[in-house]
Amino acid sequence: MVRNRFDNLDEDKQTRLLDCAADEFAERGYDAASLNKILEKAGMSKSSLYYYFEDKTDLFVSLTERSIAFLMREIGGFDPADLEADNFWSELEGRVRRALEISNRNAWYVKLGRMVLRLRGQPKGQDKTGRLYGAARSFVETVLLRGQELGVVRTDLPQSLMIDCAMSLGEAVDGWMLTHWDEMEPEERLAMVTVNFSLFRRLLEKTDEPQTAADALKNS
Amino acid sequence: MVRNRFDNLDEDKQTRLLDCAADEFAERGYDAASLNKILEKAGMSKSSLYYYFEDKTDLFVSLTERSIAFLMREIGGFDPADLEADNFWSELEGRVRRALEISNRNAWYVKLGRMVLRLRGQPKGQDKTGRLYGAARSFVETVLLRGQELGVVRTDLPQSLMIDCAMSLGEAVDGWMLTHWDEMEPEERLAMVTVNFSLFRRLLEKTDEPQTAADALKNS
DNA sequence: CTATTGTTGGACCAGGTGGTCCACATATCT
DNA sequence: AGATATGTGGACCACCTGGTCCAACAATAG
Repeated sequence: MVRNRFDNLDEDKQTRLLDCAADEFAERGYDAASLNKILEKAGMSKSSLYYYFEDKTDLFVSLTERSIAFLMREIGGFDPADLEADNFWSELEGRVRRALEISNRNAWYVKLGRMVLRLRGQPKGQDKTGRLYGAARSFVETVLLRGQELGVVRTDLPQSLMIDCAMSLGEAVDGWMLTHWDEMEPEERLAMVTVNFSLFRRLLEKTDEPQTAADALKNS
Repeated sequence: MVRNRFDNLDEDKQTRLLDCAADEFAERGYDAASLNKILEKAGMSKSSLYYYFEDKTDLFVSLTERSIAFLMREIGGFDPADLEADNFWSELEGRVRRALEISNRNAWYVKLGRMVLRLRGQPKGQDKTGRLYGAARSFVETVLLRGQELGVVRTDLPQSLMIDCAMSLGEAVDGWMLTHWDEMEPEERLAMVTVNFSLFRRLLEKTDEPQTAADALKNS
């Protein structure tokens, strides 16, 4: 983002642009998203866009960073190190629940998730989006590592596979929520958080079963 | 595919084209895949491609249909109705294992999975690819419905969500296998089938727990 | 009122996309 | 040999992409 030019723009125009961009990015993914379509929807001309942002990547990254910052502020921060064995899952679910409460007026938090999660699979190691996805990924990793430390997250899978699966599941759940968003009442959405969370738990929670076959292939 | 022209082409050229196309489609997804790159890699000119296929979609669909046909022939067919409660998971795993054994010389079976699975999320309701993805999806649905009939697959989720999650997990697992393909020995790959399969089982298997909260939202 | 700065519309660009066309080459058949 | 189908190289097309540029407009400072 170029300086703080964008901050000085009318708040209406700001949110209009950002909303349209979020829609497009969430729906089509970073690569396939079209700047021209965003501009058209937002009623802004290209020269303006490039007056406020350096390029497509900058728009995308600024958008996500703003969203995350806003979310974190509303949620009240989050440090995986604070999680303990007996509250690991419930704390996590609580955060997600609060995040969803915030975005109940508008689906943008879910869109945010979709935008970021979709970066996996985009082949280009596009510098900045790559780093953003890497950050999201290592955040997930940190949480899961903490869970393993506490003995509540399974340790029998290759780490990278477990993370891939977690994020992929996240993308699926996120996409489902987004496509069914308008069919649901706010309280239904909240109920779905519980449902969705149980899926993650099933996938990632440590069980008492042997799992010997899997243990042989822990690394890489 | 235009007539049977393509069948009359040198087998070498056939497989070269198909291989390159599979690589490109698996790596970048249908939309992002570039015909020009495929042509370049395969050393074929565009007019030839369009002599054998109607368009990009036709190439893609023909490729997947051929692959599926070949796979089914090698595997010896597969009818979900034959599955029974006591062999549901083991039969399924057996099929996957055999499929992987076939593709151990070359990753194309895994690539095939990736190609199809990746169609989810491609926004265009592109006629033919849409139908192909729809077919894959309803195949998954059929299997899962059979599992529910037998009481071994959970029934507490919205059907569409469960399918989304299953396919998404499939994509993740598939992608992981593909990126780690060369680091593994054939027998390691087979071992990973077991690991991966346990993931699906965890996610989809019916358990004895109550799950009341989830049951309230079964539909849509 | 002028000069400087901030802001925008829109023409324009190179490069890539899927797709078309046609002239030429190569086989096949009579 | 000639005529006829089968196949291919490559120029070309319209379209769309992210991105540049500049002239004109608005606002503010001196």
